[in-house]
Amino acid sequence: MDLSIGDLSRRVAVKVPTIRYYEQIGLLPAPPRTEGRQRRYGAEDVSRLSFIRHARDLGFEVDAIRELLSLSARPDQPCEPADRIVLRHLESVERRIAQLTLLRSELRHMLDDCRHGPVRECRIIQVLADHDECRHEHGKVS
Amino acid sequence: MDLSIGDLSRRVAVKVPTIRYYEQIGLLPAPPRTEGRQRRYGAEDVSRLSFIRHARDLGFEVDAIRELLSLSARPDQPCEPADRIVLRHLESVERRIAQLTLLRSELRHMLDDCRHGPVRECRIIQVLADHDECRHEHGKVS
DNA sequence: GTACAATCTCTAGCGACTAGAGGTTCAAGA
DNA sequence: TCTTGAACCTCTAGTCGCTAGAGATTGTAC
Ligand SMILES: [Zn+2]
Ligand SMILES: [Zn+2]
Ligand SMILES: [Zn+2]
Ligand SMILES: [Zn+2]
Repeated sequence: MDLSIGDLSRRVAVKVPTIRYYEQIGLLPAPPRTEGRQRRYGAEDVSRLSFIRHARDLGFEVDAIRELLSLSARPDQPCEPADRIVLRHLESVERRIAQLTLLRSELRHMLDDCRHGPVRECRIIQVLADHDECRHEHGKVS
Repeated sequence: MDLSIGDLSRRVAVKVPTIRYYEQIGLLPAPPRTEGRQRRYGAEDVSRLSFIRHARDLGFEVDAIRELLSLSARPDQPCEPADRIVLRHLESVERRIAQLTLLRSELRHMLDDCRHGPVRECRIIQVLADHDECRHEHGKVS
């Protein structure tokens, strides 16, 4: 196993510049290089990058992934810190779903109420101009 | 009505630097200035900024808001373009909710399956290392 | 040996702000 | 009227997680 950055990229489905970026921010270790200073990767890099990619796909932030990686390197430690990271993430996903659900309802109402006449009579424009016309206390969609 | 940028900020609950930023990107018109080059705003600015703020709270992007603002300045035109903007936004909110719902389920499973032992046995770490352990084809959470 | 795809480094851009430095103006109280 | 200091000004840079390009070098297949 002696993969170029392009090989690694295809294997793990992470773009080449992203791999270099992960190295730059210290998420991936700097790999050995060829004579001509091209990067060469091994099996360990494949699994580490797969882990990172999967965690990113699941919405974890880079700092959280950093902690999860360093935890998985200490297999005898209790896993509780990892659980707490996931729980925190789950809670933020739940908050986000709640916000977006309110938002969806608000947008549906706007569309339902619109009579498709001139802008002057358009409920969408009216609601946008005045939050009091809203059904919900949708917060800011952060 | 002759409001300083701070007055406007308090009235509409938009931070002062954000107001200047909106002017810079052409979302708010450049207001008249005092002798000492401080900005002074009127009633029209209050409603325009309220509109912007409400649309941002509802998750519209700045470009969409630009279009919505220019539509609301033509009250005799048909409102259909506004409706299409809202529909597009609603659809993206719905996609996002669907993604996040899958994600939530996946995270809950991870937490449920964890036996709170050493990292070596932690389901969370195992699942992160291998997407085949996942219940769902959660896509990338963009 | 040569062509050319892939790699390299470096810088800048995305969206929608936010923070800070360093300087100027306005307005209220003495 | 003068003084103080909060609020204002402009400009630059930072946030997050990449992505895109320029321009130079290297690896590899024919
Ligand atoms: Zn309408
Ligand atoms: Zn509202
Ligand atoms: Zn665990
Ligand atoms: Zn998965």
